[in-house]
Amino acid sequence: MANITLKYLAKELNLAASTVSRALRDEWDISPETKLRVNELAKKLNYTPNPYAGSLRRQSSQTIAVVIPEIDNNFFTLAIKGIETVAREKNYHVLIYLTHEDYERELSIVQHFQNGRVDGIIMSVSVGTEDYTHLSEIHKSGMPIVFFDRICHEIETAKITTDDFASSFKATEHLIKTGCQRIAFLAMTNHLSIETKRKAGYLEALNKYNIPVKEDWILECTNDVTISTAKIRALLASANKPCGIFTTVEKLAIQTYQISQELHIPIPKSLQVVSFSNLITAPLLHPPLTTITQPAFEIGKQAATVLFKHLDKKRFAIENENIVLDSTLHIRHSTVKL
Amino acid sequence: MANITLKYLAKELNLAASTVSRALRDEWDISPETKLRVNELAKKLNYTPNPYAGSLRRQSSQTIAVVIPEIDNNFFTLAIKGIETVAREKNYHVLIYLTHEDYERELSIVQHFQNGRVDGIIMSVSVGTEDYTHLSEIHKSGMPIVFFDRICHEIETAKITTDDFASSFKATEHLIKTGCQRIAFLAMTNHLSIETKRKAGYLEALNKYNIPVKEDWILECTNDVTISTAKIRALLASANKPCGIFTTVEKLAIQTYQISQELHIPIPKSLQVVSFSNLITAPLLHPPLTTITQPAFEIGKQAATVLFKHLDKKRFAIENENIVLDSTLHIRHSTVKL
DNA sequence: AAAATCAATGCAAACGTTTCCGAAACTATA
DNA sequence: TATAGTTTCGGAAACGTTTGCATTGATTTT
Repeated sequence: MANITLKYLAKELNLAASTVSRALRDEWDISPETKLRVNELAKKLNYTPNPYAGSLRRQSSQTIAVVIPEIDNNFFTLAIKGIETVAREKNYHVLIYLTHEDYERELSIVQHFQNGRVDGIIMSVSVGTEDYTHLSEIHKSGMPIVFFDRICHEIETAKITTDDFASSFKATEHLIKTGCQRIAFLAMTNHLSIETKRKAGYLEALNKYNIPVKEDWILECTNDVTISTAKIRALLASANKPCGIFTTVEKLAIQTYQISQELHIPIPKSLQVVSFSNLITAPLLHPPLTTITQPAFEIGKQAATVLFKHLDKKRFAIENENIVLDSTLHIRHSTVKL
Repeated sequence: MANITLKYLAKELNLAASTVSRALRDEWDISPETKLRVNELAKKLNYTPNPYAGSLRRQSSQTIAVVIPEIDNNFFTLAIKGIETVAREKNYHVLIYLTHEDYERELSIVQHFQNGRVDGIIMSVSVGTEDYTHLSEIHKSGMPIVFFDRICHEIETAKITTDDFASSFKATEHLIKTGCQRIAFLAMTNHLSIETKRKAGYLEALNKYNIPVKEDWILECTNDVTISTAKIRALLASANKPCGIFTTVEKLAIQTYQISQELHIPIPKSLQVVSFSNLITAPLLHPPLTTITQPAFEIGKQAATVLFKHLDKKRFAIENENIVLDSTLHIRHSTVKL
């Protein structure tokens, strides 16, 4: 377990530990010859520095935390992939934490970051959190945070999102133009900023075409599958059901597919469906699902990039900026009748 | 950044650092009164110990590494979820590393574990690795490893797999029983033990029913999408094409769906498809895909559990055992003609 | 009453680095 | 030749814990 250390190298070479340390990090005040000697022995003995000793001394950990609500979801999964890509480039390590959309869990996770385990945080807040003080506190204490997708406006830092309002508008407008005016809106919660933006886009589209808003068709589903499926089932079984559904997360779209199968409601004939989603199988569904897909990988890359821009040069504070990337609307058969 | 430390607590309380440390960890030789005093101040000041100082002293990091080939894949994603669940219970942290199915990357990742950054490794080897010396070396050096799914037989440790042979046998037998005898087998590589087992199950089923093996129908696809789609396209466009396809990973199943759409080959009428997969949308595909689905979450949990059984009590060496969980065959319309 | 036991705490070293400061040994300058 | 300046290295402290051992005062034993 315990391996060969700097001290050992020093002893072998008849040098001081400090000299070896400097040689290894190629500092200027070490002669080329000893650098060579040191590096050769280090390579030969397969020396790798103890990360914790270094972290303790430097007060920096070379690791970042990614805090997300769930991981069995292509959006977050691709975001992680993007983050990991740039972290690896920078020789950083990435810790993963799952909140399971639960506030308590998020709280306890975030609070544990006060001790310097990570140099920075990339996160997407869970639907369960309505109070952001844990986030603002850790941020005030000097910990760099960047948010993506599920952002927290209250905190002055970088936030990576997509054009939620515009794409939601476009999606519901698309439904309207295909002849569907009775459109339901299914979201997970209404606390999250992205959810309110998406709803705003939806409402704006209805407004533009003078379609009255029907509050019964604006469903706030929870993370609990049984509850949300019950709500959806009730919606679709009602006498005066909508002819279009706009879903804010892919999970809900999948559920409406299942329920419409169960209730024998043909899509798109009797019900059109559009959803935010990063499903690779969207084109292969029955019928192919029209989606608003977010550039998840790019989002992750961006988030990591702005974080590292700060970590590389501490004097560059993270700006309070909104970086917004474009989603794209993929029109498929779930919204166009043949 | 730098926060309130143990020393500071000690000074505030007029105690020695050692006393505070012991009080915090509730050791027996500290009086209840001072324990109370210490804990109260600690809570009031929101003290959390510096993880790196502790790790350095204890020579243990409270973190494990998960090394997997890819993350945009429900199998691995659920496995991570399982691992994270038990890690969180144990107050451990989990680092994620992606090999992208690339040997060089895996090598460099694994080699960096020689310095004690993690207390243990849970991994699934990439298709690109045919040489296992980096793994056996790190293992010989005393680092606990447990493998899951893509295991490495050469190393004497715990390996979590599923009943690959049996379920592959069952799947191809299912194809045969539905009247399809001309069955192709698509895998990613033939180095991995699971791939050879799955192939063996396939072959055994053919053998049982006296179906001659056609080598042209045993495709070794790579991780490169363009190459594998080309191979599949060639297979399906050939004059004497198979009527059934058994796919070893879901990615290949998705590709055959895409190609069969492209070539207008109706599933299951002209081509039946079965695949290992953890797609949640498998039942919603067109047509619903019959899958062998592995208990990915459970696999992750198991892997973490046996690892922690060792980490909790170092004297319990990890046994050289094969833990095999059952996959289940979900028969759907991609293999049954209506 | 002296000795031995015990409970509660303090001291200091150690974990393996990094970094400030200064010490040689040389070289160039006056 | 004395001085200043370079180059190259070593000493030692520091990062924040944990832990073996010593210490103290109190309590019990003989």
